[in-house]
Amino acid sequence: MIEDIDALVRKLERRDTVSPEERAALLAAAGPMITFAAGTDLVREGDRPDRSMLVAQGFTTRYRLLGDGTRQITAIHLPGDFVDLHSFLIRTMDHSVGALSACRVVTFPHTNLRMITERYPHLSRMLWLMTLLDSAIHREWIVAMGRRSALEQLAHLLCEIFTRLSVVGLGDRDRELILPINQTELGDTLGLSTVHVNRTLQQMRAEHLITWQGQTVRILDWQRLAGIAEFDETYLHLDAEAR
Amino acid sequence: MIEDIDALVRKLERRDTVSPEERAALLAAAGPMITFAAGTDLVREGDRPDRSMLVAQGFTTRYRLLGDGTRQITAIHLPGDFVDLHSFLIRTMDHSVGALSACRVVTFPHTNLRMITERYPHLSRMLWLMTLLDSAIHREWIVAMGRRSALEQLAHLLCEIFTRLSVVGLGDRDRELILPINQTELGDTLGLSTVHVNRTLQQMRAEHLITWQGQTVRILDWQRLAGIAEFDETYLHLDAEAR
DNA sequence: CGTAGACTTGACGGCACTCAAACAAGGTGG
DNA sequence: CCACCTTGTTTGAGTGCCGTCAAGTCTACG
Repeated sequence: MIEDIDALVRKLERRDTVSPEERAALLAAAGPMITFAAGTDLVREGDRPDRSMLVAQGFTTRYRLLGDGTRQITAIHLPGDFVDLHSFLIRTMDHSVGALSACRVVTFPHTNLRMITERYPHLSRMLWLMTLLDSAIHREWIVAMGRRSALEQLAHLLCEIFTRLSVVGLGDRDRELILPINQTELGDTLGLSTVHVNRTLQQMRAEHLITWQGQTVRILDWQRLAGIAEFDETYLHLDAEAR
Repeated sequence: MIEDIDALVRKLERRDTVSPEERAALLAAAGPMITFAAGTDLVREGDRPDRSMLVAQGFTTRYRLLGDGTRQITAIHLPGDFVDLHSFLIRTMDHSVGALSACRVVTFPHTNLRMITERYPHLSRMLWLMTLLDSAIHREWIVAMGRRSALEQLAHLLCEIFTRLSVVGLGDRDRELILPINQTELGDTLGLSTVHVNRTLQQMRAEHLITWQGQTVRILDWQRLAGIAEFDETYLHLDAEAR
């Protein structure tokens, strides 16, 4: 179990200090572990969960379905991310969460989270911070969707995911990563059509920015990719300081 | 001063119960009040504020400037909204906040906010909830930018702002409101060009959905506007329940 | 009455969408 | 072990929403 919250602890320690007591409190707050198959939903819009889920392994997305059947993905979550920590206070889910790959999650009953807010103010602030990071990423996506071209937007997403993976120790020195996300899902994330995602990927390959075969993505030229994306990791707030 | 946090209290009471002690604690946490002229910045990207600001009067936006000089607005804030509550934990601003109109804000020194998290767990959860609502709105904007047409997106924004104004007692029975936002700013919000915003507004007028002259906006046909936008206020979480 | 800011209009172009079909690859069952 | 199917990727043709550029109009205000 301790290793299941390891990614979260890494994520926290990148921003602040986690005391042994806090780590123990987190562990104590954890409930049963659950696994989900790729393509299944962890929670659905309209649900009122009584626990929040922390990704220990696998990739998940938050998404909304629209009346005409189209889908928009509003967030991608990696190990160390809570997918619905907000449901602790928001109560009713206003979107669904799906598994991009097979996943293992640790559940945190809301009663336990509530107890943390009653007894561990600093740990509570760190959990609050986790939702604030989600918010900062949302804003960055809004900027990308509103003002960046398809190429720039895709480049930005890749830079972001690679950086976030590195934070939890899943980044590769060769900048090669396993992304269990297909072109349709990529389109639903970027607000683009599958066809246009395909053409944009081909352009990135033609310019030797990346290779992408199956689920294996390799970033060939980080400098240029980050330049195209105007990627600035400030919004991920990677500095450890007392919160 | 009490009336300056009135909109916030209304916003909170729409979602939960605010005890007299909590209200007093909020008041006690408030620092000096500041006014800003239209067009000025309340905080800038890169700043490390030592206080958060609550809008008492006026309209503000959060925005980012890009390398090519374009701008993307990521949030619009009304009276009762904190514009940078997240700076309490995030520390470094990753975007700027500007005044759309003349504004009056109440400042909350971070040390006081920290004290609230140490002594008033329930009030802390409500403040956390305020940032979670921002997050939910961000997600809704992502959905709109990714999957809605200019007309639908604009309709959605109007429905959202009208609903949010109503929550803090600023909604008009005739669905008429004062929006101090011009077409350029609207474009920066929706990720559209000024020209296209203009044409979309004309379409809405031609279809008798709204009138918009100067800063006076009137929604003529709420049902149809909400229908076009697929507006569903669930994401604003307007139900009072214990959090 | 002149000027600045906001709004409006027209012409034109391009990025990205839709529709449709072909191609590739992995898994499955007979 | 190989048809067959499913899922994902790729390509082409045609279209359209929205952007850019440029100019003109309106309004408020000093």
